Amino acid sequence: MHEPLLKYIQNYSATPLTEGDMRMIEEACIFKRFRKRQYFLQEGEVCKYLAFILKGAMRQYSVDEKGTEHIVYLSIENWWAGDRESHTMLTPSRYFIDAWEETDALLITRADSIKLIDSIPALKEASKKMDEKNAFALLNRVNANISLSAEQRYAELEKKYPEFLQRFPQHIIASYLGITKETLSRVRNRAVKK
Amino acid sequence: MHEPLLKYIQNYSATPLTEGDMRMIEEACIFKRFRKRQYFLQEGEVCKYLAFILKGAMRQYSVDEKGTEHIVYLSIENWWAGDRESHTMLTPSRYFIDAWEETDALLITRADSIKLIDSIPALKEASKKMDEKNAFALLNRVNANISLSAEQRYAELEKKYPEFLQRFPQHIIASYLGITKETLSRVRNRAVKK
DNA sequence: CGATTCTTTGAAAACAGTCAATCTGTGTGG
DNA sequence: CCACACAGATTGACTGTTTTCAAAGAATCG
Repeated sequence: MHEPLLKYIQNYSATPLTEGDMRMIEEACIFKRFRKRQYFLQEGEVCKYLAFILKGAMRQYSVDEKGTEHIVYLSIENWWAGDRESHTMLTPSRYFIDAWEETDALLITRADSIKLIDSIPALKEASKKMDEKNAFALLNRVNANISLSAEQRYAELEKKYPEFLQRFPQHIIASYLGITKETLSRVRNRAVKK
Repeated sequence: MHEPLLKYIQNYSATPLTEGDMRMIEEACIFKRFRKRQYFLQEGEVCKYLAFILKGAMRQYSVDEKGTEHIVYLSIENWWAGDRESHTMLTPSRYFIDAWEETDALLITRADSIKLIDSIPALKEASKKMDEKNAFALLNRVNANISLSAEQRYAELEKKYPEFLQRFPQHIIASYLGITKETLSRVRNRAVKK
């Protein structure tokens, strides 16, 4: 059950994991199955766990005064879900995270992840790389948001994360891009005609 | 000359810096003065250094096909400048970074920062916290970009980084917010009338 | 003072959002 | 197997916001 996570860590690290490392990691992981639309985190809560997704898909979003959802993050198999700011700073989150599909995940508490990262060099390395990658992706997204048109942003997403387009309906993708579902529909129709 | 950087590190770390630590840090730092509009990094180059700003202000921006600049980052005293992705991955940057004002900075190479972070626990801690803070701020900005109107984004910037409004002209602020200078001018006039 | 940079304003055009209606496909229960 | 409900996608007409372009007004600096 834990193999995907172990593989994932190995993938990000030059140092191999020892048998002991693996056992420690397995012991810290809590398996949890989420039903469709079940919340992993609600606004105002502290994000106690980070979730490594084994199967399924989750979305992280804020909700504005009008009740509109704005999706900041989409995660599928072999990705993490969780509000890192809330999880690290122990502050109440401004986001909701829920399962878009039925989702199996491994949950890890902050205390355990600190402990593991401190005692497993391979994990320390992997964790650092993941954080870096995450930050790079975020700056990229900021740049896309301020410099590209809706059409260009969609094209970029299509190239960068084609899985998302298979996996999530268009109104979710639209929200991720910061536009309405109607605008996305029109953008796509225009693109087809070219 | 290095005090601001040492203070900055102490500020982010519970562990105190030893005399030896400080000497190592000072030795790794290269002082450089940038004239107004002088480039620290140009598109296509690898970002060899990170810069800690002692005095002055820098901006990081991409340039689109039309030649329009889109500002992804503004840095002033006691902030860092540099394209972290390029610096870490040694890949060509898609950004320009230049000095908006005459700027004094301490430059550190990737090799030196790795060496220092590995050998100075206080710095390792500080560096981790800085990276986290940076990532949190970026997700926030993504959320603001997809969920807030131009007016709300300006209000948020005003509250969060009031120094910026003193320091940079409006067309720079507008670009940072992802709008045109004309729109920002009108947004501000409307806000005053309330 | 003159030059440059920055800010504001106006009018038109492009773009995106809203609301309501329709269309499509999927899956459920009778 | 059909009828129906439901979620998703599309379309049209309308509204509102933002951009664009051009011009003119401040402000700043040598």
